[in-house]
Amino acid sequence: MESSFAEKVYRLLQKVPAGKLTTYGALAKALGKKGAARAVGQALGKNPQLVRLPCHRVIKNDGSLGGYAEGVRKKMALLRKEGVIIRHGRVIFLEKHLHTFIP
DNA sequence: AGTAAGGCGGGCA
DNA sequence: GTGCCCGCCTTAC
Repeated sequence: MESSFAEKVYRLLQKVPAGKLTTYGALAKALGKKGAARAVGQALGKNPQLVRLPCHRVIKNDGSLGGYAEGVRKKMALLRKEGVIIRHGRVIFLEKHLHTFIP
């Protein structure tokens, strides 16, 4: 496939339903690049189609929200609306919300 | 072709 | 629990 790394990231991201979450590292790992977490963030940072890509469902591996093109504040609000519990800027029960990618 | 920057991750003080 | 450093990957100029 001539699809770039970013392209794959977008596809996986589209596969993540509302209420579910994933981490930069998890996405990278799902693509076969274990330590490409940063590359994933870079891809999402481009944010080609904010509406099509639920980038707000991607957070850090430690539970912090990470970043968001429209502002971390907005990101937190969206996640809360989807049923995600956030305390003090960190997502709790992250494992419960983590989405499993099944090829 | 080389360099720089970026929505991380993990380990250690 | 917080802060700092180093390491890894990709994209753009």
